[in-house]
Amino acid sequence: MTSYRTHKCNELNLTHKGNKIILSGWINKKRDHGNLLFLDLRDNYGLTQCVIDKSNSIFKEIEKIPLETVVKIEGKVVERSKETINLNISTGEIEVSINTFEILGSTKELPMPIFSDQEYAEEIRLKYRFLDLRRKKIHQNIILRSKIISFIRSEMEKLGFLEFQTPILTSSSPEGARDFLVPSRLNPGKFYALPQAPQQFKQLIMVSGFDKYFQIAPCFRDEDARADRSPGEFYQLDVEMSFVEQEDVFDVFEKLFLKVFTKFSNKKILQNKFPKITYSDSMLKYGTDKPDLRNPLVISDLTEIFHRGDVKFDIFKKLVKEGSLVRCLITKNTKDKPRSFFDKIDNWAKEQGSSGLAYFTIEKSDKLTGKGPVGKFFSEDSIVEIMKLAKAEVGDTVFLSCGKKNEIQKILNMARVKLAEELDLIDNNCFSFCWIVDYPMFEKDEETKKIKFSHNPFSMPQGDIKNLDFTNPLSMKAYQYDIVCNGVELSSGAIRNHIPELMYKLFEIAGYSKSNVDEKFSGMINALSYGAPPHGGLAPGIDRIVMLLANEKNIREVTMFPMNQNAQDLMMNAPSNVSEEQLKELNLSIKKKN
RNA sequence: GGGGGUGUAGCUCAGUUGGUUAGAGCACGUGCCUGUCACGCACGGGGCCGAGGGUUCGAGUCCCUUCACUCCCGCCA
Repeated sequence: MTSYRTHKCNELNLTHKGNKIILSGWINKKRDHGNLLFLDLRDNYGLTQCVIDKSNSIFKEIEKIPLETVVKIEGKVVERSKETINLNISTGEIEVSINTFEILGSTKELPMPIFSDQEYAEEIRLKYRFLDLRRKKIHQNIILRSKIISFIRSEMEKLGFLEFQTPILTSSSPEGARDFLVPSRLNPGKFYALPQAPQQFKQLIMVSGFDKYFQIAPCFRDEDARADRSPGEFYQLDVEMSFVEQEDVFDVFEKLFLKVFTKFSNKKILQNKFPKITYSDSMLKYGTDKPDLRNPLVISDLTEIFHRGDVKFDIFKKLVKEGSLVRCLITKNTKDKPRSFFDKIDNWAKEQGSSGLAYFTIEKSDKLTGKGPVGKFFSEDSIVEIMKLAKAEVGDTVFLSCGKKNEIQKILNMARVKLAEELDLIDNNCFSFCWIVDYPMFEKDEETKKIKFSHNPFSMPQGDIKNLDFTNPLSMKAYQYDIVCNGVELSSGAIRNHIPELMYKLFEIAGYSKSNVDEKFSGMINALSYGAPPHGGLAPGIDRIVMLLANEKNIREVTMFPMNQNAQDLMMNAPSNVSEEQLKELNLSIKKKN
């Protein structure tokens, strides 16, 4: 109890009948009957209906107060008559008969209504975020976020993990995303970088002997935004453990995710033990390394079919001869779909920048035939073979894409999602997790043709560490893994390479000399030379976990003060110009742009 | 860096093949109304039709340029 309130706006019920009380909050809604006024008062906790009529001398005055004004109300708790009970709110059995009121905070005309479920332009929402956050749905999302983080923190502590903070001003590293740089005043011409993740620090914590670490860690990456990716900054549940193998890490996180997702959602979790899919399988079957396993559609490779003499699909055959692949998606029992359905998919594929999707439906009268624009190119024998390879049946439709591996993976990944949406195949009432494992250690940069780390340079390669074969680096796999839920990449992680000689060797393959490594990763490489334990970890994105649990499609809906797509904070006006003095102090000058 | 969508009253939106004075709901203002909970009724104020240029007798509508917001590709070890 304070001088502002004796109760909160969700608290009053019949047990308070007759009590004199004080409430403070925002005027959510008024219903003015002329001689009788209902006023819904709102605070963080709930709503209370207050009522006043013309017999009170302040009636005319209170009638005029605009919505969203902050007021203090003194009055008496009154039982509502049976017909006027409102079961939608916790205080619906009573109302407060207003005695006096005081305006605590007045309001200008609102740029956006608070009491409404309408959607609003992003620009207004972000500029007036403090108003947007008063709205019920997003207010609840932010509270949910707080509860989830708090729950995770206590679960991690129960599991014996210690929470540590790591530096925000650190050094730029050559791998990974674009860094945010911070000029150093005391070291003119030099820059700090904001951490893309506390990757090196958490490994150093392991070398320091702390055994189990976690942190709700801010991460900064200067890359372009997406619906599920905030520009600039986001939070990870950063975790690292000593003396563990991949399965030990999986064990901890499967338990944690099951607990978190059961506690904060009613949706069904499809697997208690998350399936493991190798990276190469995932790229073949789903065209992506973050497959949505709620989607039953699977990609199959049909390239071999186009070497057959009894297949007359000459355009594809020519491309296959030149090294292209053909892969397909099968939709079950779509023989009766109208022509417009198939045209729509084909047009959509063309809009995505592909050459479209060829398709035919498998039919059977006295023999098997392909119905549709390209059906006539396939003999009965070849259709039998396709049915075998793609697990297709009579009545199913085969959608074909031909091209370079990267291209068809991309388009079939998108087509898989598009077809599932069109056919309504995805059950939105469940969560489907999986691990993606066995990432390649290296990959070839298509532009520079050079070999680079495909994921994380600190990952441990698979195989007999003492006798690793470095002659074919592109075939090396790493103990590197991702966890995916409903097609959202929640995190990546790895068992780390804690052996300095091996680290130098791997960096050499990626084009870094020993002295280069010593300079760029000095903290890490030096530490590994003084008795480093085997260790590994994971770092799930907090924002994305909350997004899934709040059933939101955009990360701004679970972020309190997000930036817009151009990485601007419209409310605080960031980024902004700075004074000449500030620049001078930092030894910086701004190049004029013409 | 590239592609798509959107931009009309404070907010959400409608606005026909180019044709009089650009509309509705909510919000705001005035009046009526004592049981509403999306209260109701009547009246009213409020518009550089994102900005600039062009075509035309005439542009919210057609063309060009540009800006803002957003979604996607690239990028994100």
